[in-house]
Amino acid sequence: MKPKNIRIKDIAQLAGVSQGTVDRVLHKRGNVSKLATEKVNRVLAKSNYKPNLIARTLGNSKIYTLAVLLPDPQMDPFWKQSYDGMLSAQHQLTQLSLKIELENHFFDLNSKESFQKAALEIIRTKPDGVLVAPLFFNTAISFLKDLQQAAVPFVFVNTNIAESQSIAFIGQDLYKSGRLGAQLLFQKIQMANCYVILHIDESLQNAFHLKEKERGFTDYLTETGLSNQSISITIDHQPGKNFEKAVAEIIGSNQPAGVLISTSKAYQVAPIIKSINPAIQVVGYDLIEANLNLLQTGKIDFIINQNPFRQSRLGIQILANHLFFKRSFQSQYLFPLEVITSENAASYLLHTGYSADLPE
Amino acid sequence: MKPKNIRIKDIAQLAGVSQGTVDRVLHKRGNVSKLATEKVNRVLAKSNYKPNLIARTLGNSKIYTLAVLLPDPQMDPFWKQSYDGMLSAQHQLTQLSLKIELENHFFDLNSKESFQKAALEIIRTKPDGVLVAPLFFNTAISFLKDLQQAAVPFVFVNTNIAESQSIAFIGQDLYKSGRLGAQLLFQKIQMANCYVILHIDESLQNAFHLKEKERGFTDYLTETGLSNQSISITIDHQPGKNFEKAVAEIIGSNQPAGVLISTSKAYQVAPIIKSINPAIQVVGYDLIEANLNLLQTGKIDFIINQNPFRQSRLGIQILANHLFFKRSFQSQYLFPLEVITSENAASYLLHTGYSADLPE
DNA sequence: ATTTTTACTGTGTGCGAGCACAGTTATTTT
DNA sequence: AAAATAACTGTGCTCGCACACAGTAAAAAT
Repeated sequence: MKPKNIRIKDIAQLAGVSQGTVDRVLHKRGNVSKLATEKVNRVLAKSNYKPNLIARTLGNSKIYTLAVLLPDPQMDPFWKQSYDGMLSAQHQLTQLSLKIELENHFFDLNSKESFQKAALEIIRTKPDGVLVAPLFFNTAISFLKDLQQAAVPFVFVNTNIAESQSIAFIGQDLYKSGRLGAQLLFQKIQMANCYVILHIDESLQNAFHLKEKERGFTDYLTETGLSNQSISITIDHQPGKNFEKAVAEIIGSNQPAGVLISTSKAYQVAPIIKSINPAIQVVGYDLIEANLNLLQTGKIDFIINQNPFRQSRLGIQILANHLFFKRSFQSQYLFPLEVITSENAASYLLHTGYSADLPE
Repeated sequence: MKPKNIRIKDIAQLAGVSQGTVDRVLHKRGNVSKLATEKVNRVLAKSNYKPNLIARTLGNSKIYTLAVLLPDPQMDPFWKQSYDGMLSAQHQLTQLSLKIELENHFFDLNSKESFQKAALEIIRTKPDGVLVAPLFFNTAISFLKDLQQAAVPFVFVNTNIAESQSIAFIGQDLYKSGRLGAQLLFQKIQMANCYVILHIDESLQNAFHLKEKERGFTDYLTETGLSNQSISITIDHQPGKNFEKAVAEIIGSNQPAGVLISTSKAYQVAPIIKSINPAIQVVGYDLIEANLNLLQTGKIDFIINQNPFRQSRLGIQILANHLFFKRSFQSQYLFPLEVITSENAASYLLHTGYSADLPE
């Protein structure tokens, strides 16, 4: 009647060996005779044994150190949210008496060198796991090779590097994100002359990000046939040049029906765009405060949210599961493309903090 | 150096009593002298003791029975998703060797009597906890009183009954949902003569739901001043009457710029509406397959998603936490108002299954 | 033939909390 | 004053797994 769980003890009994032997077989520790191995495996095969993960962690009071290779949260509110998600995961694990230590290795978003430096730092400290936003492809590659050599498990957030054996990637489908951006721009105005996708302060490191989003953006245009022109513009803050003026000129000269800003920096251009022509649709990324304010005042029409909080929380949780429970999961977690308007923004702000995703 | 966790053992030592005594104080089991109680409490006060939840559950191999009072998943795809969320929670708990049994008590959405009957059934079986969608206010009230009498903890999903001492409510802010619906309708067409909020097959049990959404809907209209008329229409499937024809007549005679369907039944009317005039905006609720198909073909413009899967999964998790870990949480979990378009729908479908929210 | 090595196997303890039960006082009853 | 009861306190076992260590048997070396 009772669906009693089968334990190592039971398997030992059924196989006619000791618990120690079963344990050795299960963990492939060797030093087991062929005969015994076979007996155990036979029982194992038809018993559907599932280790009790709770019991497993009880004895393990080890404090795992997880290195975090992330853009400096102080420098960018988006990455601040990301980091907060990690702290949230840590908090929850602590509640369960599972101790992890987060070892911060922050780098400068605009400096490949600082990424490199932080990465070397991590190799030196030999953490038990690494959560990394591998924004600089080339630099990341060799770092990841080192990690793999040292058998340190790592998880990607935000950016994937398919060539590496990460235990998981957590992020969004950028192509679809670009398509969604285009679709949202088309809500108010349908047929139009020209639409713009605007990249701000993005030199090379995010090249792949931008290209994917752009591809989605233009594909949507082409498929729907709603516009005959999409323009991709990159604009940077340059010393000696007036950024606002530069933006105004570009928008003024192109007169687009809508602008998709490919990063979280919509707040830097939305007021300028709307002051030129309030009818120009503006869609940006990420629910950071500056964007949120403009969303409420109508200077931004839609925000596509990545939920960095949940993404990186999940990242830590996956690593923790890997280490504490020796569980592994699907390797790709594509987050929903969240559409935020002035009317549902508040509901997303409430939402971030409350839950703890344990991957299954 | 090591942030070693403080254990019952340590407290016992510090207080100069045995572990048993500390345990009795912690659990208020009585049979402790005033002196000992005080000694323990003194140590407890400054030691910030947090029980090890993992160790706690290890010894407890009890299988908790959770009763589920829900509309029959077979009869409604929305509630199917809800039920799947519960199964997902159960699955995850099983992985951790925490056993719960879901005792299904399904009722007919349209029958107060079946709700009543299922509720009585639950009282009889005396479960360890109850997850309930209390759609019928009056009938629920007395049932909930009985539960409280029997000290059975219960959680609400979808609908809240603030008068009852549930350990949690999980749902959405309906007022804001109505506002959002109105906002989405206004994306394409701004100023317009008339907007309609349409209730299908909703007699009385959902009165509160509908009223709240309607209130949000009309408030948004008034505030923005974008329309001078919002019409609330209720339409039912009546034997002997042609439903499609009735819908067509109503839409045809009112010629609204947009229609918000207040339930998940948008699929029943969207094709009719669009065939009358494709320019009429249609916004519906819930990511069920029928709606999804119409979203892809442009017969529905936006869907507002409630994520019943995650809602009810969280509900089970809260109950499990309550029972296994004796943890309690905030009592209200308002879910984000998810905006779904044809371009981001797929990303939401991927998303449902992968994560396990453990409330904090 | 005895020792050493290798190959294997079983026992035992700890992890932290919960609870049953035995054990020890103090208080009341006879 | 002895016995009975009540009031309290401490010990010890359990949960399931992991790992250390002790122990045994067979094979190899001396």
